[in-house]
Amino acid sequence: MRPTVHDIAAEAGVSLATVDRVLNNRPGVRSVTRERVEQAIATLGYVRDVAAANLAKSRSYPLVFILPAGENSFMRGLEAEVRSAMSRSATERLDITILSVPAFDAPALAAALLDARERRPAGVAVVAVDAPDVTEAVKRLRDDGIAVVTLVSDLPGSGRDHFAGVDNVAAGRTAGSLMGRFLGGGEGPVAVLAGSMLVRDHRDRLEGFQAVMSGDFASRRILPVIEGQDDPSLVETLVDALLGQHPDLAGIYSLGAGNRGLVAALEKAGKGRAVCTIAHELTPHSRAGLLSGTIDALLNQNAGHEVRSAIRVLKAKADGLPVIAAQERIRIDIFLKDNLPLEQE
Amino acid sequence: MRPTVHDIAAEAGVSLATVDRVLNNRPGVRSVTRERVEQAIATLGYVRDVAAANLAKSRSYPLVFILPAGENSFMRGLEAEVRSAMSRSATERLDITILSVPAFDAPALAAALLDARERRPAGVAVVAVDAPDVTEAVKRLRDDGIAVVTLVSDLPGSGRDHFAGVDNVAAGRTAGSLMGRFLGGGEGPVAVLAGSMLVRDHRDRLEGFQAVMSGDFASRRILPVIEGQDDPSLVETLVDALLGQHPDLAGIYSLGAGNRGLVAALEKAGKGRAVCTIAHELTPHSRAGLLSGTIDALLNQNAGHEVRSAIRVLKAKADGLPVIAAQERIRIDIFLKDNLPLEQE
DNA sequence: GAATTTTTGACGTACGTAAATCAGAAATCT
DNA sequence: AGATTTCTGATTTACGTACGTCAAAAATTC
Repeated sequence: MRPTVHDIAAEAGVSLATVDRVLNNRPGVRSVTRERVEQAIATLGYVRDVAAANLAKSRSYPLVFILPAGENSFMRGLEAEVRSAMSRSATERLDITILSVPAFDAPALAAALLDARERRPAGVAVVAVDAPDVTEAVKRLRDDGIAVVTLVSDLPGSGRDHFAGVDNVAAGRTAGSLMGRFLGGGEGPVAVLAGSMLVRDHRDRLEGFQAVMSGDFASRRILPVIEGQDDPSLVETLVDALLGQHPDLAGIYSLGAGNRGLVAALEKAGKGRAVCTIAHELTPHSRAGLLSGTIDALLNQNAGHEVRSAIRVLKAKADGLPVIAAQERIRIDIFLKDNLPLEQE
Repeated sequence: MRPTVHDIAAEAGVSLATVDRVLNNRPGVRSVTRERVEQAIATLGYVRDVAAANLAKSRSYPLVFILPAGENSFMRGLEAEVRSAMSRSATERLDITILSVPAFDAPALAAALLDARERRPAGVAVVAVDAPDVTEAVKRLRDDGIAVVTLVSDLPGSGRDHFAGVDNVAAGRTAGSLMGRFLGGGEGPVAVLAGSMLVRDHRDRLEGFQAVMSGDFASRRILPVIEGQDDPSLVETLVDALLGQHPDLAGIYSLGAGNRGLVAALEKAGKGRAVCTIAHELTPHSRAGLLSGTIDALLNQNAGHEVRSAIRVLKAKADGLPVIAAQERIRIDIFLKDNLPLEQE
């Protein structure tokens, strides 16, 4: 049987109250006594029963998630994951509020952060837009002792506690490697399609992609970046024009959202197979594109993992516990049509 | 405040005991009363507090893991994951025993299964070898009401409750797609290196690989399968011979273990870059091969996910609860040198 | 050595559920 | 109607920890 506080009390020859004081770092224990108790904990190999502890504490963690509004399938999937976490709030003692703000809108995001602050939560998770007033708002939250985790897109220099998302430079590099190898030795330029250079994740992906292309596949010409605002219809218009201008286009790297428009434009022009297309995020549209052969490879960040990691980190920070960085690292998934997970996941 | 059993009792106008009988499917409740209680549960939105329930039950799950012995890095990593789960046994109420058997040895495995049976565990997880006496042993475990999960390599037809591993046919297909695309239009044959055709996972990978190669890249010649018994030194000898026999070799698909020998042979022959190499499982050796450029792509199954999934399923089966299949699906990771996770993970 | 402060012990209640016991009520059978 | 079986209620104890109160003991200061 595993040892309990009672066993420690017996082993150390002290009372339960003293054991409790030591375990929870409460004052009023002489250092010699404290050491005796710690010795007993060590020899018995006592591990606190978290379930019982939480039950006794009946602690709860009020958290706020700030997510961009709009049709972006990835973001809606992210929201679904947050709601799924809310449904588990019973067992995990969470009390989650979701705030919705327009995408790429720094003032609105800053306002939402201050709104979140008013609610005095234990922590806030936010999909960041890289702007000074957002950075400032995050700092004010931290000054109030509220833990802040950036989600999907980071905000370095804001003093956020943690970033729950993938290494986007590495993602861009991976896209570059795949593009270069898939294209082989042929001719024709490669286009890059982003959402907006206002968000850090898109800038990082671009940086990684360009680094690999100019390093390992230097002969390949890269066209200037196109910004589609993650809007399917705008993306479609832009890609229509692109295909018209560059009939010899060899590849497209879509590092943002709005892939529905991209797939539509390519298929309309009959170029689904001819152009090597690498995109981000597994959504119903990008899945269809991959299965039809229009998209050749998909890089993905698992929204569920990110949300769960953000919650774990916020809870840990709220309790003043350390975060195991390695455990919270989010992987970059690569999907081809052959290793696509089934729909219902 | 979230509702408790007391609230339900009050709402339904019954006693705590009756609520408990309904919640735990115990007999002794008239169907009309049962319905009243269920109605109250629904209207109040009651969710059982698992922490408190487990605390009260002080239930524990004795499980047995049967793993192959030997130097195979992936299997050692798998064992490390099981041990890490054991260290969490405190909080998850697990009581895990590990049995070790020689690799690819069906009689030894069957004996180990019967040994496990003697221990009367709630469940057994086993890395299966596909042989009649193993199938038979699994059936006997099931007849005794012991849940059985196959791990990494499946055993269809044995009546096992679940398979915790990747879709190895899809993994083979993915390897085929990557191989075909990376090679482009050049000449030269492709070799396939397996561990043993006695295990299902290797057979499945081969099937998937051959299907894609003969379908999408039909002009490419595939050499007969080489069996290296997952043994680095044997693999090295075999690959030495292979490279001698086929100076124009374009690619190698290594679908088993022993990649240390493969990398050594390729680098010795100065063919690290020239031969497109796709292998399985991220280990210290395969990681080094990927970083040096000798291995071009790595397919991986996350041992930690598999072990945790196996445990979840065994617990659920032991409690007679349903398993959410989608949640237990293990993904096939693709790693290039650009998206390799850091060492410490 | 008396007064003061600090440390420790003893004890109780709470968290939400499980599970057992015993007694009484209701339904079913003969 | 009486006997039997089946349901239901009331109550208690337990799981392992948190946390508070109060009093006693020990250490420290003067």
